[in-house]
Amino acid sequence: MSIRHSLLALLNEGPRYGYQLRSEFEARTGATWPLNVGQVYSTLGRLERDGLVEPDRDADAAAPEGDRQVFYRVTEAGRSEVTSWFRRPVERSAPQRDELAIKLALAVTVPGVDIAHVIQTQRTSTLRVLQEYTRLKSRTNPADADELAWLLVLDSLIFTAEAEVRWLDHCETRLTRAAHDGVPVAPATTASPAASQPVTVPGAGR
Amino acid sequence: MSIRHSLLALLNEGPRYGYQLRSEFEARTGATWPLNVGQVYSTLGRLERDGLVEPDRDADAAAPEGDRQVFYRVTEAGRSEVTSWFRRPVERSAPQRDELAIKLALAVTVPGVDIAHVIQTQRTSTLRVLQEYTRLKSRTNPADADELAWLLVLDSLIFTAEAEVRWLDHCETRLTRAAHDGVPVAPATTASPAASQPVTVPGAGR
DNA sequence: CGACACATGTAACACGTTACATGATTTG
DNA sequence: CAAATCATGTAACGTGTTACATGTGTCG
Repeated sequence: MSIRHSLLALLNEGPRYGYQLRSEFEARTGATWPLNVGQVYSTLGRLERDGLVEPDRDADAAAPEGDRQVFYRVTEAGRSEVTSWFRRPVERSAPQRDELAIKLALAVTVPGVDIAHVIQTQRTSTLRVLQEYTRLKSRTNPADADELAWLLVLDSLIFTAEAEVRWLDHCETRLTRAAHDGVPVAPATTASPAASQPVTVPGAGR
Repeated sequence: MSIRHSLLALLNEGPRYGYQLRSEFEARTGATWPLNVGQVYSTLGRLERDGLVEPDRDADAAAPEGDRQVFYRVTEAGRSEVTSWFRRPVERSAPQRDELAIKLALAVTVPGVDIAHVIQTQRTSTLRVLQEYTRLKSRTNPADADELAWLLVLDSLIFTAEAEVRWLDHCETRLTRAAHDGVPVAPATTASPAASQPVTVPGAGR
């Protein structure tokens, strides 16, 4: 859904063609989220289908001689959609599924998983990308508008990664404490029982 | 991709049927990420297609009389996939697209957007869900294994939301500084120029 | 009896991802 | 000339989301 809105926002600035949209998107978000050109075209198709953009023949004609470009412009409906997108906050009350959180949640309840190891591996990996982001950050120039955008995106990635590391530390200490208190967290490698209580899962009705 | 692995991990504990998998998934991740039952069945179908799980007639038979349940169990391939999933870190070097980061990146480069307002609206919204998470957290019981998992998930959401708020503050100050230094950030409401330089976007080749 | 939880499934659709096909233009 | 870049598009596939159809068991 974010690509759709991104393209719409870019088109809101003025007529653009597919390839150009990809360039502009990447100029603003850096190398972080490479955007496949093919997807730009299919997204444009969907936007046109939904009446948010339309081909712009005037712009096509205004382009130099051997023009192969197909320009698009936003419609009224498209313009209002962009406005409303910027006005409304990104909904975090039904957040994106976070694979790491899910993984840990399962790791602590499924037997036979070495949680400490999972946490440690993840932390190493996350710290590595964090380092990479810091390296990239030192090469940006905040005086340029596009670069400023890219810098903010980088900061976002950094803040997120740092929070992840902090959370991993937090999990570690909380699990240690729980183990100390004798909470049955992933009871070693018990040859899986369960298998024979089909009826209803206790604690399911929530 | 995370649902697929979650179901596989749950099945690794012992034979389960569709409806049960949904209950167990939600018992561990709380009300955060409700899982549509339909999706469990289609995911199970895909897992079976890929040879990671198979129907378990023994378990079906072991169930009480009027059994309508269809049990599945992991295959060898499935078991090794679970193991490898827990062993390898969640890849953050090509992170999920973050709608908020993209939105801000575009907001600072597209003219006519009130960035300060976007930031403020988002912060209010994020702070609200943060409050809700804190409220939920006070109702969990870390002595129960499932509840412990749910608690960790909640903490993850909280850490992420806090990082988001911090990032928003950070953006605010950085943008203020940039504006002070005269970087052309979203030049008010200039009646969109651009429109007529089709050739190549400057600063695109990265 | 009626409502509700349990249980399984299908169909349609959305978005995203990759690979492929096809050409024109630029540049070493 | 060859290779890279620009430019447009299509086809196939994957996951995820919702809505719908269908039926059983239980409980007030």
